[in-house]
Amino acid sequence: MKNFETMSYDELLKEFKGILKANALKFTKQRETILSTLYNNPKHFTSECLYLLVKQKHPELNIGIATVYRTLSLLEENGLVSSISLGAQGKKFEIANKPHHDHLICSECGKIVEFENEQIERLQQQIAEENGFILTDHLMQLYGICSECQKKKEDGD
Amino acid sequence: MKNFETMSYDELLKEFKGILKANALKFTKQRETILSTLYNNPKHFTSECLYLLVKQKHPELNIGIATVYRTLSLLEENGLVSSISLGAQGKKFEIANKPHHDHLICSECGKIVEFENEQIERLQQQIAEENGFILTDHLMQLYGICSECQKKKEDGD
DNA sequence: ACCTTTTTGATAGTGATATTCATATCTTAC
DNA sequence: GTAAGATATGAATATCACTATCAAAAAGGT
Ligand SMILES: [Mn+2]
Ligand SMILES: [Mn+2]
Ligand SMILES: [Zn+2]
Ligand SMILES: [Zn+2]
Repeated sequence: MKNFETMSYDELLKEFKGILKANALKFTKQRETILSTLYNNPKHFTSECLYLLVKQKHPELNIGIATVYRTLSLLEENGLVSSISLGAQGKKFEIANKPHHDHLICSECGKIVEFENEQIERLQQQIAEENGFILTDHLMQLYGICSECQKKKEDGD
Repeated sequence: MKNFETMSYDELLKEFKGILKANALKFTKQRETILSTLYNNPKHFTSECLYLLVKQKHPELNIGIATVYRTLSLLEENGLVSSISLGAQGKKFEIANKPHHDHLICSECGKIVEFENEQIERLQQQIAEENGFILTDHLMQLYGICSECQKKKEDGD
């Protein structure tokens, strides 16, 4: 799998076009708009949320929700976006042009903080090996109360 | 939250009855059967899978799938069962009478291996603190290929 | 520009889970 | 033990996020 860390938008776009060509797929306004929207708003998007934003900023496209789902799947399959599953709160997508990281999530307000920890990654690898597994992926989400929500709670009491 | 580690079934049942009473809820055959089925088959159950098992072993109850969902939610809310979300493969439940652990999952055959790692737990706590969060929970799942599926793949090639 | 293929948006369909509601069952007070 | 008042139940229906279908539109190789 290619590494898209710190890629500029032009590089990302070129990469995307290459993937499309390699798979006999077509480069469309909808696909490009979704990629650029993800790039220019580097936050964690719900499918629905991304759909609404594209619809609002590019009404002339008259984009359909199905296309958003399709394009997100396509981008994820090819490693250009990654997703995190938040159980009840649904699935969120982000562009994959930054180093691997995991997420710290506030259960009160939904705020998401990204972090990376070399040491944990090594331990995960080690655990897999000890159990005879070849590690291919992992999911790590920490849940808690962010400092702002802690304050709010104190004030409320 | 109470700690249900290594509780016997009688203790667990007593705990459950206490929770029900405290919330003005009733002790029913369906609820008891679901708890005991989880206790006596300490594996990771899909809602559907648990429903089928109870239906088969206790046909006289004529249990409905809705009751299984309702009871699992009730048990989870009160910490007597815990669940893991496996994205596409759905949600699995297990009884919470053993120490905290995380899961190593084979992407090929769905096998689940449980593990615990003190060191990672400490690092998670530390990461939360560094970001001003009070850590309340975490989710860690490692995905890979188990040794059997590795062998199968070799033979297949 | 033409022709073929892929993509699209609207719509309908899906599967897991939630809700509704009339009936059954449980709990408490006698 | 029974009656009264409560909650729980199963069957049916609804919901929600997502996927499949399909006719029309757009892409892109020539
Ligand atoms: Mn992120
Ligand atoms: Mn487990
Ligand atoms: Zn918060
Ligand atoms: Zn396997």
